[in-house]
Formats: sequence, C-alpha cells, structure tokens
Amino acid sequence: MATRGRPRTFDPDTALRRALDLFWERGYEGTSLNDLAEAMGIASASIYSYFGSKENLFRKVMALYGTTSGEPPRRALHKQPTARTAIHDMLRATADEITRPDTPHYCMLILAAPTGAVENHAVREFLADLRRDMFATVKDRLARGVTDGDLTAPAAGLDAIARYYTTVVQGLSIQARDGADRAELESVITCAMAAWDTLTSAPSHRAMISSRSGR
Amino acid sequence: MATRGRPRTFDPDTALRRALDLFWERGYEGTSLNDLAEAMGIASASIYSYFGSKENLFRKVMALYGTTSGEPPRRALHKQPTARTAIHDMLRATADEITRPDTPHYCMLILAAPTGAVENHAVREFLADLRRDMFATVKDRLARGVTDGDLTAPAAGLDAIARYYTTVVQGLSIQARDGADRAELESVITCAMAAWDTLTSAPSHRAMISSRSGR
DNA sequence: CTCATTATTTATCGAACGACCGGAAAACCC
DNA sequence: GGGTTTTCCGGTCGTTCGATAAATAATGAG
Repeated sequence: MATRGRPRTFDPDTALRRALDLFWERGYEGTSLNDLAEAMGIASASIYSYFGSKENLFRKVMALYGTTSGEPPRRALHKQPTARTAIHDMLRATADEITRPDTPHYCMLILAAPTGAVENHAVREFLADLRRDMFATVKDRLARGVTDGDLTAPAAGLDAIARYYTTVVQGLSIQARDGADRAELESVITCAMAAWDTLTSAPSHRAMISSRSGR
Repeated sequence: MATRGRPRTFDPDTALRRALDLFWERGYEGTSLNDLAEAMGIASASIYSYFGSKENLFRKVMALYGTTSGEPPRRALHKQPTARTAIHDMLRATADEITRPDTPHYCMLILAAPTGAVENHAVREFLADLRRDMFATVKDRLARGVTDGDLTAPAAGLDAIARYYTTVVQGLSIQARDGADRAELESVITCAMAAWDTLTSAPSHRAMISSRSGR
C-alpha cells in the first residue's frame, strides 16, 4: 500500500456521513462550508484537499444517500414479484424513509436543490438527472411486469403510469415535509393504488393524450 | 389625500412584479438584495423603506403570486359544479400554470423554499402554512360535494382523498421542473383521476388506515 | 538521521451577503 | 419664498461566502 506522508486523522466515511446529515437538513445552498467543517470535525481546507469542492462533496454525499436511504424503495421495486406489488411496496418504502424519526422528513434527492442561485445550475441538473433516472427505473419495472405476464397494460400507457407513480412519490416528500405523518402518507398511497386496476385493465388509454384547448 | 413629501418614482406594483419574477426563478435564498434592487430598478435602501425587509418583500410577493398564478386552480375548484370536475379542472389549471412558456415551470409556493439555512425557518413555515391551506381548500371542496349530493364518499375518507390530490398537485411541480411537458402532465392527471370512481363509490375505505409493521 | 511526501491547521483572500446609515433631491405645507 | 416631509441614492457597516496559500506536523523511504 505504501501510505507515505502524514496519515489522515479523520475517517472519510464518517465525515461524509456528517456532511450528508447537514446537506439533508439544510439543502445544498443552505449549508455553508463552515457548517460542514464544524460538523465533519475538520477544517474547511481539508474538505477541499480531500473532496475537491463543495459541489464535489455534495455529489459524493448524494452517492451515499442513494445507497442508503434510496435502497429500500429500489429494492422493493425489483424484489417484489409483480409490477403491482412492486409499485405499492416502493411507495410504502418511500413513506417509511421520509418519516423516520432520526432524519429529516423528506427525500433529499427531491428537496435539496429544486431552485436556487444561477451559479448552482449544475447541481440542480445533477439532481434532476437522478430524478429522471428514478422515473426510468419505475418504467422499466412496469415493462418487466408486461414481459412477466402480470401486467396487461398497453405499452403506450407505461410512460403515463410510470410518470404518475413517480409524481406521487415526489408529492409525498412535500406532504411529509409539511408535517404529514406515516398514517396520512399511507392513506395517500392507498388512494394512489386505487387507480391501478383502472389503469392496467381497461385498454381505453388510447385517449390518454387528450387535446386540450388553452384556457 | 394630501401626499406630502417627495413622491415615489417607482411603481410599487411593477416593482413587486419584478421581485416576483426573480424570486420565482431563484427561490428565496437564491435571490440576493442586490439582484432584487437591480431588477426592481431601485436601490436596496428603497426596498427596506417601502417593503420593510427581504422576508417581508417575499411575503408580499407570495400574496401577489396567490392572486395571479394561484387564481386559475382556485377558481376551477369552486366554479366547477361537481367535486369531480372541480378536482379534475383544478389539476389541469395547475398543469397549465406550471407549463406557461413565459414563467418558470413549477409552482413557486412549492419550490421557492422547501429547505434552507436555519435562519430562514420562518419563511419556510410561512410557505408550509400556505400549502396546508391548499389542502384544506381541497378538502372543503370535497365536503361541499357531499352536501351538494354529487359525492357519496364517506366523511372519514375525505381527508385521504383531499391529501391524495394535493400530493398529486405538488408532485406535478417536480415533474414540470424536471422537464415534463404539458401533455405528459395531462397523462399524469388522467391516471390520477382514474382513481376517482374507486375512491368515491366503494365504501371500503374503512381500512384506509392500515396498520403496517415497520420494515 | 535526513529528507521527501502527505495531511492538517492557521491565516487569509476577494467577493458577496443582508442591513443600514447620512444626506441630497423633490415634493408638499404655510 | 421658507420649512417640513418623504424618497432615493451612494456608501459602508460587520459578517460570511467559497476557496486558497503558507506554514506546521507526522509519517515512510533511503
């Protein structure tokens, strides 16, 4: 290995975890380097020497977030046997994650940087890309349901259904942020799943794209 | 009237409108006083003398926002004759508003300040209160449908249904922010409305609040 | 031990932040 | 006119922003 030079005194993993907690609570722009340095237990200069920049630190934080808090919903999505139970369990896993007593009550991916100063456009697009991936993952799971035979929805409607449940996931974050508890989120999920049979059985979704005169 | 003293050289309404545009694009914390002063065409001291503070300016901006962009969805909600058409049209009016070519593609009420620095907690709660009002307005409209006779859902389920459609509204903002166009939002709305019959006809929503073991 | 290498701390950078003066400018009153 | 009131602009307050340079400390290599 040959670790020459002065050894690091801080543990990168725990430092990253502390940075995650702070970014999660305050968002990207709401978290300052001084805040981060204090929480991580190192000087801000050490953050730059190891993580490169504030933006780069945030990207690594999001990677950690994806493998921790993002894992239960993702696992539900491809461990459940049918498309229906996969979506349903994914929603419930999401609700579980955003109502944990020890973390902020919302999804960091969704609320850490939806808007902000012009100079942080790259960060916002980075998160937007991850959210679009989320939509694609949901859609892929629905497509798998079709090939598995447990879903009979027309291929043309998969896009709409995937976007619909992605929208619900994202809306749940606002609800939890504003104080909705786990039971209230569950009631939303129940309502959202009430559309499933109509969406997947009836082939009447040819008219999904309705032309609508401007108001 | 007796307007003593030096008359104002700027029009408060247009200045407020300019502030609205900037806050809308960059969010609360992402907009600086220098940015605002430049866009409003007045010095930052004039902002303080007339609007009080950055936070107070933002509150007045949100009031303007509510009476402009917030009006179409609100009007749809209580102009439509039935609860169903009211909800449906409210969703479409929302989609119209957040895909207008001349404004940012999201609802300012939802995304201007979901997270941020600790010192701006009051602003976030101010917006959260407005969002909770939004939920209450939807719920009231459903209750009106019950008294009008066009809605047969049990009173216990009104909370869940109102929260569900509020969640969809809020999710739509993220979708539009991430690039979904008007037609894609319409497909989400169609999916969301597909749950209506199931939610309002079947009285099986006694089990809406399901006890769920932690995972 | 000596020296090269790496990590960390301290100090600081220029710029921007929100906030707030002091005074000039422009209207009203009498 | 003079005196008063109000608005506006320029400037600047102390602080904090993200980022960096220099100096110190701690290790392995030779």
